[in-house]
Amino acid sequence: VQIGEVARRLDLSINTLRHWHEMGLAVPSYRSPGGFRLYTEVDVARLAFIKRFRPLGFGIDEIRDVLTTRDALAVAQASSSPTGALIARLEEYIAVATERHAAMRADLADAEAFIAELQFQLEGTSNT
Amino acid sequence: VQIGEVARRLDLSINTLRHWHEMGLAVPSYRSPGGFRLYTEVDVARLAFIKRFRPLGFGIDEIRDVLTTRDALAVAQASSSPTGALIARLEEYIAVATERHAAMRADLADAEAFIAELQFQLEGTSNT
DNA sequence: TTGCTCCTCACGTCACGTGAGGTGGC
DNA sequence: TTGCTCCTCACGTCACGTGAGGTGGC
Repeated sequence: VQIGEVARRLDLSINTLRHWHEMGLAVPSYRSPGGFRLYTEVDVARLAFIKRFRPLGFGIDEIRDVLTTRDALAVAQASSSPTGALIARLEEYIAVATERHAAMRADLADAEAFIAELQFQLEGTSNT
Repeated sequence: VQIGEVARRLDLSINTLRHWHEMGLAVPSYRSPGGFRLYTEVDVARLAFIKRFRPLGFGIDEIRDVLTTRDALAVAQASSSPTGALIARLEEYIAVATERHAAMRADLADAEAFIAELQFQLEGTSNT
């Protein structure tokens, strides 16, 4: 599927998808003979994953590392290789993500209070 | 009060305060003879206001406009000038802020689901 | 005099956005 | 052939961050 449709489905800009490609964060599996980026459904799932990770304030390099770690873990499990280090790393990311999540909740509450405050100021207002 | 203490109290970086000054978003009321920025408590209150507005995704120019509008409204009320246009403008901002707030809630929920998912993947894991 | 705080350039960074000029593919 | 989609540079932008080199003020 072409970049435009992916962008529409995931509500991301085409430029964002191209940027993620350049950064090696989400590389489309194929190219058409004419050079068009072609994404598989697996690629799209990866993009959806990234899209949900983003609001937590992670940088592109970090997200790529999370995905790489997760994939390496799957491979290690399949080949019965040691997974301890990989798991520890993912747990680290989960801990950080949980922290950021808490910070987001705080910001959200602040914003809510803020909006209420602004509205209150308006209500105490007499029009001319 | 000096920039460093303000930064500590509001948990903002000194660079951020300087940047907001340069952009005309939050100008300290005084300078020491030596050129140090000196903020009054009113200045600090303004900064706190801005800090809460930020997470809603407003740009510096927009925030400045909100503050300018709010101040103009106060002046207009004091002098019994027409306030209709100013109120409409603030209501516009409140509406946008409410939208962004809803978007934040959605992102937060997504992030929450995302963390749970990652954790679930880890639990289904056997160590070596 | 020491030490900590603050100052102003000036350039860097991160995640894209925005044309410019050109081609793919039904 | 028309039209819509996509391509690659290359430069712009937004909100700061990061030194470099120097001074304020108790």
